[in-house]
Amino acid sequence: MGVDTLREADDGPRSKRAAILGAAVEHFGEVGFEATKWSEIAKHVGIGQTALYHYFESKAHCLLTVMRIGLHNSDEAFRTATADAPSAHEALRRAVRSAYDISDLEVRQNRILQANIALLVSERSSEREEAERLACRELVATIERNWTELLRRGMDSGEFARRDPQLLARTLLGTIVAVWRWYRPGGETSLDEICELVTHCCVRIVTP
Amino acid sequence: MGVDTLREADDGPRSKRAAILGAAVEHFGEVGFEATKWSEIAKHVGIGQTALYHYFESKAHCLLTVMRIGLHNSDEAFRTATADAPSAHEALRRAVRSAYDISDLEVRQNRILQANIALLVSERSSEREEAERLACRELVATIERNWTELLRRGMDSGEFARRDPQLLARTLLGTIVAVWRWYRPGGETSLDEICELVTHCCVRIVTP
DNA sequence: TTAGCAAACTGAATTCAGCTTAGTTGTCGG
DNA sequence: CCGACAACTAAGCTGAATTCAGTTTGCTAA
Repeated sequence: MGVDTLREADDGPRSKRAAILGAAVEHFGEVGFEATKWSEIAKHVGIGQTALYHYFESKAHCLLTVMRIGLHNSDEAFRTATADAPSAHEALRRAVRSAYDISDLEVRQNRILQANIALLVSERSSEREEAERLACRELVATIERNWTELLRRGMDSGEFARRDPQLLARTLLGTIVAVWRWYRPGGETSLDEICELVTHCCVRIVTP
Repeated sequence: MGVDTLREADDGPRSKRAAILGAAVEHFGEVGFEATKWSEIAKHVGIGQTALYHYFESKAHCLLTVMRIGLHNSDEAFRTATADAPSAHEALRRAVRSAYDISDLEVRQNRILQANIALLVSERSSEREEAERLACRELVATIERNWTELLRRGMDSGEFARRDPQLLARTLLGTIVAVWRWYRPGGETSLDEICELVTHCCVRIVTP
């Protein structure tokens, strides 16, 4: 998965939008949103600082766009992975796998998402920022619903122990995404190891 | 637990340090670190903006101090709770309980901690900030060790299934603290409910 | 070929929150 | 009463984000 994953429908052939988003993922992911200078991203892409405002209303607008794309990918990955699982149990395993079967770029996106999730809480003053924020919230809600439904199906079929499905979904999701706070590609722990353990944890939690 | 919990050893009788920390917890916790104006905190405490610099080297120094105190409390709470547990199993239950048996002030502190944990990764240029950062890192490591040791003891006694104790500790901790990203006092879900579910999850995960 | 036009871009100026400086007030032990 | 030091302030500095007032580039249609 390269930077072209970040190209979206409505940008022309000369557009540097995708390149900006790529640089943003790199910088925001490595040094953090606040610590990266907006002008650094411009330099990295090879344009003047103010050209950024041709594509994004603000630095925060860019961040929210990165977050929205990341959330969208997660949602898609979940759907594809669980689409025709033979059982709720298998769907759960595939869902967890889909969360960790990702590129380094997506790892950074997830790290950015976790680090800045609080940004989604309160209203933004600018219109385009607010639009992205609401899109993000909608996607977060959708992802939570995906998991809630997966759990509910398992409970209805008797595969999973009965529990408040929404609260349980939040807890499992929390367990899965908490990893992005400390995981680094090339570090001591591999994603495979993590995936194996987290899968085990999720299965143990829901099994009656 | 009031603001006086934030009073530390070496501040005089007229000191507004604790008051500043209290206001900081409130503001950083409610609207976020970046979104709160440093001057707002001064106004809230009833001093001029520049008086803040008598107590803290910077806004970030204040944040790091808040984080350090929060981490210290968590560490203490864990130790007190698990001190003379009759079994690893019971220690685990008490440890989880201690994580959720906290005041609203501490809930905010935990939220702040989770939202700004990335701040602990990279070196700070100022000396006092760096000192607080290192203290925070040390406390994070200590807390992780506490949990790792708890798990290891349980594995050694045969109460818990054998697993990489450190990775498992991180995972359990992740599950426990992920809550602070969405929990709000007075919201739909109570801390008691959460505590009950998370305890259940942790127990299920470690049980052989 | 070229006029027109929109996307892409720029340098200079502005804003504003965090921070610095230089100096003032208040309290307390000796 | 006085020196010392904690507590504080007004005025000004700094730098990163943003706005402004344009300029360049490349495509399309006459």
